[in-house]
Amino acid sequence: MTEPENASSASGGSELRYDPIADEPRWVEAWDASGALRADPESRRPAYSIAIPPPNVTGALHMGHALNNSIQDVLIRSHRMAGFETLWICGTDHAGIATQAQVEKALAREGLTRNDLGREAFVERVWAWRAEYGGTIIGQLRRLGATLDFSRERFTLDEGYARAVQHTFVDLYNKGHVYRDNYMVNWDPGLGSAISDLEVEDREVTDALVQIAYPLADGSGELIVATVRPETMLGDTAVAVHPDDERYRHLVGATCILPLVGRELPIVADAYVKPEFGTGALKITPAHDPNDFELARRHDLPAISVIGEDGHILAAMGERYAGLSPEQCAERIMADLQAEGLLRGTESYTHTVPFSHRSGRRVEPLISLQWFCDMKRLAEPAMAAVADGSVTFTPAHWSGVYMRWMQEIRPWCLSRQLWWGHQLPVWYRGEEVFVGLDAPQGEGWERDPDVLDTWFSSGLWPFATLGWPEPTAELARFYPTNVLSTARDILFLWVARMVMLGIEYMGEVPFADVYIHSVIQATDGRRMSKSLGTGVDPLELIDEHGADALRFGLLLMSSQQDVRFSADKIRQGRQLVTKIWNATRLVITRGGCAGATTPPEARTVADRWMASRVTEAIELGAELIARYEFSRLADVIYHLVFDEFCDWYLELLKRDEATPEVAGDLLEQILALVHPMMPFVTEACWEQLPGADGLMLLHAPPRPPGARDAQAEALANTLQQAVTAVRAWRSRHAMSPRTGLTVTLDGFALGEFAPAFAGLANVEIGPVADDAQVLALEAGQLRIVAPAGEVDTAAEIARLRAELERVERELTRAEAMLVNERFVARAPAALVDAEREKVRRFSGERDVLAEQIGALGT
RNA sequence: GGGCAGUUAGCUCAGCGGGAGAGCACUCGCUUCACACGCGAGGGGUCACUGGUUCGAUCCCAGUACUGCCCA
Repeated sequence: MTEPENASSASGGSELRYDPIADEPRWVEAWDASGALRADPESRRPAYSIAIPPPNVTGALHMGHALNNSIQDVLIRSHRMAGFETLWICGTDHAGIATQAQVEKALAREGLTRNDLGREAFVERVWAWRAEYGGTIIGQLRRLGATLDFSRERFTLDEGYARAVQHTFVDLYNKGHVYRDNYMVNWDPGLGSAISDLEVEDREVTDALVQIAYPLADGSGELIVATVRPETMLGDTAVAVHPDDERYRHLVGATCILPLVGRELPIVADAYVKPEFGTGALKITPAHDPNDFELARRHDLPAISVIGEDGHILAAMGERYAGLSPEQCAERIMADLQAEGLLRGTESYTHTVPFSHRSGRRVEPLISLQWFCDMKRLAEPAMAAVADGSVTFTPAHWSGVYMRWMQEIRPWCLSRQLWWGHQLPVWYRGEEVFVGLDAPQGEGWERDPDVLDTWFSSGLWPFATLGWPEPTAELARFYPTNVLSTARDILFLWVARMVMLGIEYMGEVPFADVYIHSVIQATDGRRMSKSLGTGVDPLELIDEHGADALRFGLLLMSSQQDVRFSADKIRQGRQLVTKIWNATRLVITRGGCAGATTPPEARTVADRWMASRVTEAIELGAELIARYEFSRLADVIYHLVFDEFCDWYLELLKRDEATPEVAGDLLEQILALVHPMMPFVTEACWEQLPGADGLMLLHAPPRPPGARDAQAEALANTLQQAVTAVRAWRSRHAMSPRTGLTVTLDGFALGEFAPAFAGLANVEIGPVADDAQVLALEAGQLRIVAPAGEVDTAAEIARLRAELERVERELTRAEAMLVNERFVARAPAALVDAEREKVRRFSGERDVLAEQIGALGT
């Protein structure tokens, strides 16, 4: 373990502000060099582990990463300090589509396509790209202060990891979950690949709904169908009507003729058809519509493909249409129908249409031979794990979202027509199919060119990163992980699949807790968007305010729901950094030091009060971390530092009402409490404090510096009331804080705080004449005498009248409650008593106020 | 179309059955020997709307309106 040698001048003790830009990098180095980030599976301490949601290797740090990794770092640091053997699993995801697209874009600038290079050269090119740029985001996480175990960085295409992926695929195949089938997939014509349901987004589109006449085969008339995709009629294999539809009942079982093609189509009855849509007669194109596909399976209808994987009309459709784009084909078909007199009308129709989340192109549903995984059986135990509490969600309502999706789970299309990724461990020879870890023996086998959906490999992340399927020490020690922290948008893509695969292969859920954090939206309330320019770059915020300020601000603004980005909160973090820095300077100047033990009798009431407050904050802080309430943790810390430690305790220390050794100890505990959230400035302060030993990173958890002390807290409350009352009085009279006053305290139990009161309020305590002004407070009365001419009687009367009004309002309210017999009879007795007490107190205050107003008015 | 969140001070958000909170912004005062990224004192809200439950509703229930998200 090493400690940085000298504080840079930027953070030297005499500076008024901490300089994060100059100082933060050396702490990143120091933490790394300490060796504490590297988890030791042999240690005897209890384990605490988190698997980072692996960022895309192509990615750059965005606001979601910044928040999520701040959260995880708070958890990891607090558990590390508390004596756990912590492992924060580090790594990146190969992100098949995103990465391949990035490299293809670079190739395009050279006028090349991936096909020009060929598969092998292209994949080499991607690896080269990864070697050059793949470390970017990990470096950015370091800047954030994330104490990942960088020594165990994994990549989802690493050799060992790839072996785990292949192993899983082969095993699922052998168990019968993975199969190959001709099935309707979401074809992305931009990408030239199938994509999963989860990569599709529906958008509203206005299309023309055209009505086309299909002549009945017996010549007795025609059936009019409505469609937004006339080009797919070439692949129609039936017309369907609703079984209860009186208009068409007599036609069920008859046939009609497909215009332009001449094929005879059966007319079938199916409850899927909505009688009120269009004409109530639906053309059925099983090869290009998921609903038609299902209907065709029910009625045993053939499927005829019209559009190919290149997005164009297939040659089999005949010369007139082959090779056209769907749009061109639709136009030509409309013209041809017009020529034959079969068009029966057109209307505008708005409906939702699938688009590819990846390429932005309209998804072409088509039938394709792909590899699928049947999820039903894997989902059963994954649902049970949530139902029996083995996995819990925070906030809790996400478990409902998870359950609903699991209940309606559908087969997962695993194959992607890409080159970058885990190539399927599948070989074909004629009709033969071989699935195995190694290529089959014999001649003539050809490997399936497709790769696996990236999320298939990500699903193994919590255990494949630990060396699975080898029985490693890491796996034994750190699986299952303790918590997964993530945004909600990958709940299905990733979280659900990790649970399923974790149970399947490890026999245990991959994490006990799932914490779903806020999405930080742009200030317009929508998702931050690069194209709209509403994104905010967390790295720029680090440059401007420092990583501590960013971390604190993000945690403070986070919530149980989505929140809008607030630059103010980052600034608040910055101010807290400065405050802690300056508080440390003061404590040092006053002789405070770390590790000092002060005998209890040497402690002043101020010491006991502040120790009590710090103890409460430490206890509350631990609870809040356990409950994942980071926003409240930030709030508690902010108020402890500003409103209690600095505004009152340090002011008392300056007046020798507190003990320097105690101040040093209290500061040490506060730094330890704050460290997980603001690691940099706490290290820098800790380093300055005389007696400090080692890194704050390795410090013990904050130790409650004293017992809760109700008496000291009550005294401090009285002190604050009295001081605030005098300050407010001065302010009302437009009097300088320096103007001396003489004050008599009646009924105030200030105890040892009496001299502190005189100092903080800048008054002399002494006897005053009968005509002094009187301030009635909860804790007692203050009688004040000011130098002649300084008193603003009118202002004081105005204030007293307002106060009187308020007290009378409260009094009326309390009295009204007590007059209500049902309240007295049914409300808890303690509450009724409290109202009686209020009546007593408020009437007393009212009388005093009335008397004061009378006295001033004369 | 179904579901889930949300609507509280000018802004961003906490709170959640018994006297409305924070930060920022705003007003006034302060070069107080740690800090002007500071200190002190203030102003500001029919807690979306309509009903219901209750002795009592910002909080629970139902409905309405609007906003966002998810799934079809």
